[in-house]
Amino acid sequence: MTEEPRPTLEAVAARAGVSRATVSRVVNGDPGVRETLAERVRHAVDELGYVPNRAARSLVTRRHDAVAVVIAEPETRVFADPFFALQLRGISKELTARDVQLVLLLTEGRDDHERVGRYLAGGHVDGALAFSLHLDDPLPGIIRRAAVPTVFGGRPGWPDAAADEQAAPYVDCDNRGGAREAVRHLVGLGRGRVAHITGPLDQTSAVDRLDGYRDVLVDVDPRLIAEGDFTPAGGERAMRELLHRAPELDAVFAANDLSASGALRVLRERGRRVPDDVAVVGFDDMLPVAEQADPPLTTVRQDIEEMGRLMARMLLRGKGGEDVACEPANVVLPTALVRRASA
Amino acid sequence: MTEEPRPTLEAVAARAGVSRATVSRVVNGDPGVRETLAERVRHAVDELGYVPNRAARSLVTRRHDAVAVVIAEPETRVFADPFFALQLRGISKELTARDVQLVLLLTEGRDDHERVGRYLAGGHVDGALAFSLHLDDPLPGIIRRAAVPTVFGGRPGWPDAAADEQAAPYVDCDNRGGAREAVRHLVGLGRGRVAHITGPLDQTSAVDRLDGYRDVLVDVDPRLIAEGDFTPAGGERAMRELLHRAPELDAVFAANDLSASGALRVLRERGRRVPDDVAVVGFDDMLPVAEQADPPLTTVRQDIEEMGRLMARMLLRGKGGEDVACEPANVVLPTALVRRASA
DNA sequence: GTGAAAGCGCTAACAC
DNA sequence: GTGTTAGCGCTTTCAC
Repeated sequence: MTEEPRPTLEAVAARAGVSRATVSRVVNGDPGVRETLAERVRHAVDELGYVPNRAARSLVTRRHDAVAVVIAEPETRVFADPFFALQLRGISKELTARDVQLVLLLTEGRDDHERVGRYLAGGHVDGALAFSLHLDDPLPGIIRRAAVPTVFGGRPGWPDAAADEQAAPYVDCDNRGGAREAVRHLVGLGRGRVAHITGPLDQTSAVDRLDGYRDVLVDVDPRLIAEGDFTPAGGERAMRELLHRAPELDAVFAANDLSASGALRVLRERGRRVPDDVAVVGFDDMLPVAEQADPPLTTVRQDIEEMGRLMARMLLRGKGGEDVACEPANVVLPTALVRRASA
Repeated sequence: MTEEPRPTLEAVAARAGVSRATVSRVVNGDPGVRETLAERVRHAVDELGYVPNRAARSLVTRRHDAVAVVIAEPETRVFADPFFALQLRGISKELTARDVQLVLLLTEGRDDHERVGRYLAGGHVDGALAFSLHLDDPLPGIIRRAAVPTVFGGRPGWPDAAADEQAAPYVDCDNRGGAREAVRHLVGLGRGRVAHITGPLDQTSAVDRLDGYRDVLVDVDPRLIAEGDFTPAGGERAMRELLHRAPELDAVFAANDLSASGALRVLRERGRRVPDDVAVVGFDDMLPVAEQADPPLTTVRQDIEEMGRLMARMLLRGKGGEDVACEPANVVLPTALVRRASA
């Protein structure tokens, strides 16, 4: 579990016939080194296969070039969802480009929260990216108390999150606006009884999408709203319920593609033609789900990977150079309606 | 991106009226400290909220208490799959229990491989856990060259992986044995024309499952084998092909649950009753897929999370104490047939 | 049992 | 421009 003696700055310096300081400058891209020398140093670095010791560097710079990604996992579902995978990928790309390490913190249960808090407060990373899933999640609070720079993925559930952006900004997509667009599209198709299958209402994304639906359909018949949970099974359940309570419905806006796919299944089973009898719109544009659906799903697209990338970029604002210096501020990414066959 | 001045060993020592060395001993659980002193030190630690500086510690111990998890991502599919999520969770649990950090390395394309190689060779982590997906994946080779202790998830594709366990053992499930059990089950049901939908045959798991199928059905009619890709869409495609080439088939063993679900859809569409006309068995026992399937899927269960845990445990063998010292050796976890309605 | 002291490999003042 | 030097916070001999 320990390694071979690896070459140090000292060794490179000796090899190149310069001082350690010079090597350090070259390695760190300090421009104030004569080109001929720099060349010699780079040569020595290559020959020896020198790689800087991050621990030693951290010790003096007090930076770590590492950020923690915190994923609370109240349910298994969370992770089976391609959502996190995509966001992680975006984050990873951005961090990699800046040579920053990704330390993954998965939590499970209460004690874990404390552990994460300790780790973050311990100052082992330069910042944290966290996903706040549930309105009552204690993690955001713990993270804030750890006083480590943080960017949240998705609007956190506490009351004044929007006003709090200095402390901990978030990146989200325009859930509410996207939902509005979806519902308007259905209304524009001439549908008069547009139902909604919500997500789990302890998550801000689900709440925001419901709000968007209500923005367009003020005073909507409550029988047209059924609670789902972002899963196909939940979508099926909700669809059955809707069909039972409001058999005359002619459109459904599902809070995500997964529940839409469940709804489609039930509609097919009940012999309702889509989109002729019932038009269906989803949310997410999860390709494998939306495109494979039968019929292919009209849905609200959000760029999940981009959200991840943006989170990382915001956290590292000021690092990596070319960023314009800017105040921390929440970012809400636009959504776009993607028309396919279902509506 | 830098932190407040955090208390050091020195501060704790002053507070407790002892030397730094003593504090260090207490913090690291060295038994050779008088209990009264130790108590005083622990007190000071709590009061000051002292957390050891990992960088400083690494610098002298030459350990990092961190391991890299390398996930090559040739296709998006890979990650959308709950498989990795589960394995990651197992790994995370085990590492957390030993206070070892998880550094996530996602790769994308050729240049990334080199980057990962450099990182691993750079000696920033105590070891690596890697998933070898494809037979021709260059990553395993790169990782081995980096000379960092490694455990693979899934049998790597190189020819003599089994013999190579000293260098880099792997953890896998008994793909071949599980496949045999599945096929024997179908045969035991009296099915005489058992087809197989394979996974992508550049992955060892898919190859091994196909081999297991062939172990039971030696000299099987080649028209009964169709290549899938572990996705529902691939399963549909393969099922259609099979139905076309061998309409008389009365059973299907699909290489995973996802393709089985695609196959089920096609069978339903074609009016073949399951299991009456065609019995279906999957592989993985991915609960949300297998249980929700219609009819619920008989399948071969593997404990994915346990595989992850085991990988971590093997890598850290010797650390954390209570493990029996043992030679590195490949581990093949057993599988179990789970009977549901589809066969 | 406990403390003093010597670094681990690196960066950042500060001289030259 | 380049080298010299003083630590960063910790563990670990080695005396006591």
